[in-house]
Amino acid sequence: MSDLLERLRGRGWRMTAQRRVVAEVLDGDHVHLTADEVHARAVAKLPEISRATVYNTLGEMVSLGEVIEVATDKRAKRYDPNAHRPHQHLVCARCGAIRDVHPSGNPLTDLPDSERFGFTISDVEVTYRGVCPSCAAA
Amino acid sequence: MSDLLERLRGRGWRMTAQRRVVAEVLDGDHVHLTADEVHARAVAKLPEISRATVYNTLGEMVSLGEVIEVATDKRAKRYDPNAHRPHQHLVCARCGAIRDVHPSGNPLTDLPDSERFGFTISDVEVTYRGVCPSCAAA
DNA sequence: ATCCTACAATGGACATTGTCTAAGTCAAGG
DNA sequence: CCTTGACTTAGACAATGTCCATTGTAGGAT
Repeated sequence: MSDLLERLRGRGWRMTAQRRVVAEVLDGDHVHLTADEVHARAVAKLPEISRATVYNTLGEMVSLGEVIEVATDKRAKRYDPNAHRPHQHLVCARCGAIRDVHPSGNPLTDLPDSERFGFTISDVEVTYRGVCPSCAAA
Repeated sequence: MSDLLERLRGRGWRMTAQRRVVAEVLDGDHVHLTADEVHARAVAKLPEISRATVYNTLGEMVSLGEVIEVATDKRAKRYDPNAHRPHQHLVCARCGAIRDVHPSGNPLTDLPDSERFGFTISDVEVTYRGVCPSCAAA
């Protein structure tokens, strides 16, 4: 299923081989790749694609709201195509494995008005950190 | 107010002019500087301090648990000396202003066992994003 | 079917952030 | 006040991201 591709096409996006490949790489619900990982996989399908194009395309997908930029990794941004359902992330502090998780309750409502300092809050990003079973066993 | 400095000294840290300056720059409860900002301010007090020393010193403070590394900014890591009281961050999407906030409830308990995938969770980082009053007015 | 044109892709330079190393310097105990 | 091991330094290097001038092309117009 190329949901992402379909949604992008539906928005009147000009479709090119490069954009198609990037969308294909990102397809799926539990993918959290860095820009360079996306580039590496894209090159496997379309050898002449340039790094700049991958960065541009990812940036555009984020602007369109079809892909989420996550900061679970303090080094590089990661791109998550699971934009249609709110979720948070659970990260292994040792190996970096990432899982999508769904906390009970809405974190947004946990912030009382007195703690909002007049901000108009639109979004919340939650990252749980711990050690995954594989790393704990090792 | 030089709590941070005192705590570090109490841990048997070898005290040097450079470490003192970095601690002074970080002093306070609502400071969220990037490594380069810390370096810039440190240079103002001690012109010959090197970038590597600032990075090393910040890293050591984080290891000692006296300073927290936060990923509110997707570009550079920020360093938060307010390590003694749990808190989260509220970030303006336009100007980047950062406030410490204290959500009601403990975000850790919001994650049901069924959503933990066997991970041993030790920490949670929450970043609220929105627009601050100044930026909303402009 | 072909042509136009605005938008997209390219690649390489540049910018930012962070890490490493070899050599020099210094805090603090003896 | 000497010694020593930890600390600092400068600068090279690495990783990630951005920019720009040039070239290519998707898709509507003819």
